[in-house]
Amino acid sequence: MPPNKQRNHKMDFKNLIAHCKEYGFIFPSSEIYDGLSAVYDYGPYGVELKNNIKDYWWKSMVQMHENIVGIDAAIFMHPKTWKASGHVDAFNDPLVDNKDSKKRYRADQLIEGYVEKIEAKNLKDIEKARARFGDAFDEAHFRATNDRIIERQKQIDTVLDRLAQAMKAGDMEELKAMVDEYEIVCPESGSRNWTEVRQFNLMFSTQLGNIAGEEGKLYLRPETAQGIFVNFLNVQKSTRQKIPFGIAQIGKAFRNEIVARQFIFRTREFEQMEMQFFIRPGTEMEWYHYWKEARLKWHKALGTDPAKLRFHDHVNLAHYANAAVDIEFEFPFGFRELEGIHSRTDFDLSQHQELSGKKIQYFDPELNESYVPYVVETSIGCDRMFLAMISDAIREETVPDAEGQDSVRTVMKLHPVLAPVKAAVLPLLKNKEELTKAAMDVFDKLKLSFICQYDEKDAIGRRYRRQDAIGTPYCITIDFETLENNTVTIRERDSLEQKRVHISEVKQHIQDGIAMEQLFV
RNA sequence: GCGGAAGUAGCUCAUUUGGUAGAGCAUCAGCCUUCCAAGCUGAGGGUCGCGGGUUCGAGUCUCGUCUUCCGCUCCA
Repeated sequence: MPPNKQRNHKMDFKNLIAHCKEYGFIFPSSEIYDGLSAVYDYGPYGVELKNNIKDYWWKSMVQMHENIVGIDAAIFMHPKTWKASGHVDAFNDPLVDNKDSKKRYRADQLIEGYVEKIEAKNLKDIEKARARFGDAFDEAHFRATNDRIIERQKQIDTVLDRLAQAMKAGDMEELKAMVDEYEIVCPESGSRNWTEVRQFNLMFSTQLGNIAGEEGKLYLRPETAQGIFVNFLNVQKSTRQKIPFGIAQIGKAFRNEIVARQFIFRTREFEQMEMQFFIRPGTEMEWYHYWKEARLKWHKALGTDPAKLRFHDHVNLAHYANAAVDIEFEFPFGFRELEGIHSRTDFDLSQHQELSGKKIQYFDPELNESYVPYVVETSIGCDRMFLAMISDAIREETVPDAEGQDSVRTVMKLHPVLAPVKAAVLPLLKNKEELTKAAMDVFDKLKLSFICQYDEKDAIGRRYRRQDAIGTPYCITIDFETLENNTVTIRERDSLEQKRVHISEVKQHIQDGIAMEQLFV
């Protein structure tokens, strides 16, 4: 690469992580005790950036939609919540690895697959018999009298019974014994070289004191959505919302991931920004597409490189969905899911209705009937959004130094709305009291409106670079001309251009640059 | 979980065949500085990830352990 050419270096992932730590964005958790795997703390600039992301999301949902309201439900919920949501069953898997193919399977599914094979043989015999006897064929009678089928059915019943008991008891050894006994092979490698069956519970459990037995067991929520669903009636009645309407929530969720990796991309404790939109059944595709486009627009408004954003349709749908799409972002390690938009049907509300015994329905005056609303969900990982913004913004640039020679600057080109520090106030020299005093005056005024920094240490160029490294969009410099006519220079982070403006206009200038309104037009 | 790499100052790294740790930047104090990093003087800061072993002697060799990073599957 020619040395004098302007260039943008994409920072590698390792450097990005180092930068996040060095400049107070993200620290490894409990570092003085050797760290805690895949847990991270947000530092002084990290928490500002994260709060700004949350603020943008919240305003775009709650403030910009008169039919979306927010809640903040607790992390602890009644244990039945997770029975209803399907998490107790779906998040509680007996897993077994095949040592040859390195593939991981659910042991119960392997055993069920074995049962299906036996049943397939029965069906084959039944079809043969049907062909032989024609219209006179009575399947029930055939099943009850044919020796081979009776024998196989007995076998099936035994296996299923054993499986049910083992699953109920959480007996992993029994499951392993079954896999061995029935000589179940890996569909991939065809081998029977299995590891032990181990139980992976994806939900964190804890206990509520002073309650005996099973009742005392609680889960930390694995998603915030259920806090919204169980409050559907409370919110709808107290705010008199009419369908369609939405409920938004930002909060922590916890999943005991088997492997947590890639910095803050996949962590066991994470923050979600979820909005559940309640609609009339039959209109779900219309709203699904509406939110799909609305959410992509939200991302693009931040000036994120459009080439790094794309949709990815789900082929295999989760148990609760009838349509699902991801918004993927190109992280330093490739395109990964950043946000999900799911058409959840009436699965969740119906489940809660059934398990709670409470009627969870909405009376639609236009149709003059009651129904369980359908739901379209938008769910974005806050930490993932943070990582997306950091990795999109950070770069190493070659810019001219004082002598016009090449020098490297590390700059975070965050959208000013998201920038942790909005402005830095810098006296040109620190050993001239007139300058430092004038600068302090400007700083004291600006700090009433924005997160600002005052810095007088080191040469002015170095101070600019320090602000570039944390993404501060504006640097206000107080020089000797300030003392004469009350003007200062405002240096813009991305263009490096300086404008001279009157002190009385500085606040408005910054205000215009960081205003969230610009993202909503 | 399996395979590969690595852990030395706040950061980036050095310490040649084992002889009880250094540099640059950063930090702090002072001097100097009229707009885009690296001016001068001085100071503080390290149980060389942790534990065991070999050795007169281990940052260096060996074993274990922990942590992190990079690949393989699901999720926000």
